[in-house]
Amino acid sequence: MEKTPARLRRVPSRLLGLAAAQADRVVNSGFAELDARKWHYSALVALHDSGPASQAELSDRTGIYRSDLVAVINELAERGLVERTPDPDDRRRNVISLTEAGREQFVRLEAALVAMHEELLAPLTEAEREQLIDLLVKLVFPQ
Amino acid sequence: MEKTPARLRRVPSRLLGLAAAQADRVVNSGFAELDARKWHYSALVALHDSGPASQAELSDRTGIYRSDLVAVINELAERGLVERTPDPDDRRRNVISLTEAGREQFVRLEAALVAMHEELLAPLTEAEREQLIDLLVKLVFPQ
DNA sequence: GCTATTGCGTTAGTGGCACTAACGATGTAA
DNA sequence: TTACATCGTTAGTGCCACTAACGCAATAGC
Repeated sequence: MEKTPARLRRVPSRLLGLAAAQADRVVNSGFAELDARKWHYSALVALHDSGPASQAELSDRTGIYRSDLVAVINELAERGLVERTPDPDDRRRNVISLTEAGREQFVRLEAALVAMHEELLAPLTEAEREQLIDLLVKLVFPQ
Repeated sequence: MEKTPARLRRVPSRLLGLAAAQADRVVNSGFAELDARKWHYSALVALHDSGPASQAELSDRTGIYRSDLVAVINELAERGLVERTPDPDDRRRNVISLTEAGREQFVRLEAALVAMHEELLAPLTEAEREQLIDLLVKLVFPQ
């Protein structure tokens, strides 16, 4: 990409794709060291900050599709980080709740993520990082 | 994603992923109407702005992997937008060059892309768009 | 001139992510 | 009770970034 035409270098959609790929590389490899991936983190955050939930509600909280969430919960349950128990009040539902191990893993992932962002955002100053986040929030969650 | 925990909403790597997905949706569907996809655009820009090139050099200019470029050139050639001719000076190489139809398609894609970005970046002011682009450039092409 | 290395285009395949379709089972409303 | 909606689940699609390995052609070192 050395000789990339100048025109191409400032195409916003392309920049977003490249930046996201870069972020994915950092985050995937960082989480992999902790036997996790980013969806695990999303689910653990949602459970930690808003308490136990059905899979449907967890999907709503995290933006992970119901269909993909099945595998995520499977993986988290295998590792003993969450528990999947049938909801007695509604037999269609599972209640997903954090275990103690899950809470510990959450703390580890949170710390790892801070380090990863330090690496990812290294070219930006603190003020620029805030700016970028604000702009992205505006873009992704408009209004 | 209504009840997404506040903590999750400002994770930079996540925001970049969401923004890129949003951009991909807009750009894929927009280019699809012109029987193209974003890689076609990248290749056409590179050929238009820097002239004919081998596939290897085109890969370098666009950031598209050599292996993926094969299909892109196939698709462009099928549509009569580029020509793939053996390089007489180096029989390992193909020289890829724009056809007249390719130049016309490039103009169409360029115009379509402007409209797509208008849609994608609608929540941002002109100044904010410039800011975002500058920050992403800094992030993606540091130094 | 021969050989080893490097570069070329190509094929095949991987894994993550976003997303759709359809299913059986269970709940809720008309 | 019949119709409809929701739940978790399975399967599958398409794009993207990336890797591995191939045969062939060119080049560099001896």
